[in-house]
Amino acid sequence: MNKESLETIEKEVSVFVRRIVISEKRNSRLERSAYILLRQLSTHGPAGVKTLAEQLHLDISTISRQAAALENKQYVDKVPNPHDGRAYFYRITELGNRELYEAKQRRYDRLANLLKDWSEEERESFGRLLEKYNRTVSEEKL
Amino acid sequence: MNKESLETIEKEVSVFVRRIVISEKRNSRLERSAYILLRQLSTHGPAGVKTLAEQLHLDISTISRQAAALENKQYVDKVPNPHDGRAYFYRITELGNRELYEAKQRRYDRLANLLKDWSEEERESFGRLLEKYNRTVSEEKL
DNA sequence: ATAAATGATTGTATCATACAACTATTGATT
DNA sequence: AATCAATAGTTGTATGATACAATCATTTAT
Repeated sequence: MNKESLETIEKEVSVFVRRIVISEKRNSRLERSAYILLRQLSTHGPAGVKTLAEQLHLDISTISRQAAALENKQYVDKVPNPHDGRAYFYRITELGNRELYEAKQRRYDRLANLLKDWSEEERESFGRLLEKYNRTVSEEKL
Repeated sequence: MNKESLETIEKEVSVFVRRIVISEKRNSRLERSAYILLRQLSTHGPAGVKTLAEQLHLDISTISRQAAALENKQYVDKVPNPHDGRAYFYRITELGNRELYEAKQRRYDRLANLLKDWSEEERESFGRLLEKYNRTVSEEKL
């Protein structure tokens, strides 16, 4: 395996992640953690704290707090689980969906602007390779 | 511009960043912020708080604290600026360089493992597209 | 010489996260 | 049915990351 590619990737990934995180912070009304959680609920449907913690590789206390914050903002509803008196599902609300949608649009706009000089082939490759990386990580033992 | 690519990229970037951040947290003896700062000093040479803050798009108080923490660990030296009684340069130490090197190796190893089933072309493409993205962001007004 | 600007540090506050402790409910065992 | 063990979630506590504001000493401008 060509060590040079690895070094390039590592180096560029470091910069890339940094840039994304900074960009999200600056351009979002929705906090990073909120976006991630709302997105998860929107994509995968209602879920409890434990499940969400597993899906997002976070501690349940973290999810509990994040979900409570979102509930306060009425971005999610906390619905009792009819089969288990201890448990709840968090479900994204209409308002939550709206916030998520707007956050996404802002992200698309920014991406569109940044990638406007890329060829369609490059954009597609980028998406595909990112997807491939993410799939690889998903399949590994975390 | 094809909206679908944008959506794919946005989605995959979200997952990607999350995965990288989690992975770094789990596999590093060096904290994320420490790695970034050490890397910057290693690559660009000694610099003061203000310069580092600009380079890393962070507040000077943040850099001041991070640098002080690294100084405590003896990963960096704090050298008075001979031309300005207010200012200092932070310079990476031999120990700092060693820690950075080891952190990098760990990252290379992890990457090598994750990308072992990729073609060399894919790896190269990935690095190139990431680099291209980073360059685009660098050239934009942040 | 005085005032303004600047480099860095520190105070304070917010956000993100994890480990530990606790409570109420459920599941397993007797 | 009763008791014990496991579990879902919340809360306490602590650490790390970050930014805005305040402060101090030094440099620069007037």
